[in-house]
Amino acid sequence: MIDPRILREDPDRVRAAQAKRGLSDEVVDQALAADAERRRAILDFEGKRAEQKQLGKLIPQAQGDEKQALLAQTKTLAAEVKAAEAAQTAADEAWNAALLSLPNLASEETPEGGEDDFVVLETVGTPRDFAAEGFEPRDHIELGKLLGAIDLDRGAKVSGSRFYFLTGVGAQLEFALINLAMEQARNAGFTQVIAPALVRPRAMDGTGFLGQAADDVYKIEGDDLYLVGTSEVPMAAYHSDEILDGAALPLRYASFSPCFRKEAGSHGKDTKGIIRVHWFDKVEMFVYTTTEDSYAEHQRLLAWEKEFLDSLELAYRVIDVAAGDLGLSAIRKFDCEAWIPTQGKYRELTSTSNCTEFQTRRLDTRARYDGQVGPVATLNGTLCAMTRTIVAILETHQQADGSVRVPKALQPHLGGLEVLKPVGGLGG
RNA sequence: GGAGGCGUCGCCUAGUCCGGUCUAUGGCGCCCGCCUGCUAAGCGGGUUUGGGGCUACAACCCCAUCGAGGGUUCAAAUCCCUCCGCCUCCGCCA
Repeated sequence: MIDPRILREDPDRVRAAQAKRGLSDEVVDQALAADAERRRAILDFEGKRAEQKQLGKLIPQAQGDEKQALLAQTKTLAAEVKAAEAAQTAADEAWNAALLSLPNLASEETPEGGEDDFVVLETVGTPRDFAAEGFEPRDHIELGKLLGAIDLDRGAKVSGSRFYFLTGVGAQLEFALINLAMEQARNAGFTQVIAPALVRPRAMDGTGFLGQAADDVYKIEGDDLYLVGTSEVPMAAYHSDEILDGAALPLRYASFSPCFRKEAGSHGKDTKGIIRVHWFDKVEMFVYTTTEDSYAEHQRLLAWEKEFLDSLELAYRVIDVAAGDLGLSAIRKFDCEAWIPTQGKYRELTSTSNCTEFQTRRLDTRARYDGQVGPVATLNGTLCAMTRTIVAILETHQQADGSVRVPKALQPHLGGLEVLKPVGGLGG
């Protein structure tokens, strides 16, 4: 939810923001009308309610006819109060609905336009030239099979399409990545968290995922619970209904959780392998800080993401995502896209968003600054999404014989293993 | 899953049976002031959050807020219903 004051005092700014995302500004006028009606209704209700309270105080002392008269009077007033309250509630709901439907106001620096209008900020490392090395790179599906690391057939058998088993070195690789990511996070001062992957509607809605992204969310039948698509969801709701100590900010969390995505609307895209799956595990950075500090913190999150990719010796680029592709909550988003050799493309591995006060206003998280209660900003950033990172590592560091070189930083977490070697037989 | 208990303005707590003088008691902590070489003690005052009015986004006034939401009533912390959370015991389980 955006700051209601901006909507009231500078509606043109909101109209411009809607345009930048390619959305209608109709809702702005609806919101302003609802606000005017809401204030009128509040005035009406509160006036009547105050009168009712005054009269009510006289009743216990009154006697006989006087008392009967008062009772009759307050009885009609009570009905009016009830009606006025209903009107106020309705106006309030209209105002809230309008406010909740507005996405966050994209940053001035965010490029205008849709999915293809991103700006490349930086390219790091050089994609390997397999032609020059004299061999055709294998894709991660083939490598996963050779190494006994990824079992897609059995994933499909047991759970359906877009599922997999990580086996042997594949499973070890995930544990190693988790440990490496958590180690980096801990050294940077993050608090490590293992978060619940099932949440109530409040958490899902508060983070903006029941809006335009609702189709992508799994709902548990028979219970009022959702499977999270990222631990951003439980971590944003972690401090809901709390007033934090402003002096303790920033609060930095590195949260591990499985992530579940229906991938509705992506039929036909990335149908093979583990690039796009219904479930994967992820270590996510999540930060609570002040709005003023959020812009600098966003850069820090990006820097930590790059540090992690650097440690895996991957080639990647950083893009500034365009306004139309931001999602409800973010004002700005940077994606780090790693080079995937067999696709000849950069693919998103990590993503960091500055959500400013959008989520905390919905989830009622604030902080006390020198005695004053004020807003808090949230940011999130991927430290390591297991499946895509495994794809990038296998494809990038593969060797002609089908083995895969282990990046230095990862070796201590794999018991010193320097090369993943093809296994015979069992893989199937 | 079954049975029972509980949820009060940072923390603890009075009030809930028998609805109205509860503008919610007291203590601790915290803040301001007084006093005192300093500190401590003592004394006085203040201390939930959200919204509205008026405005300088001050002061002030008003409304809501006793886990949440409904209901009964002229009137609800107090009575009724639903939900949420916590605790104890039993069952089951990792």
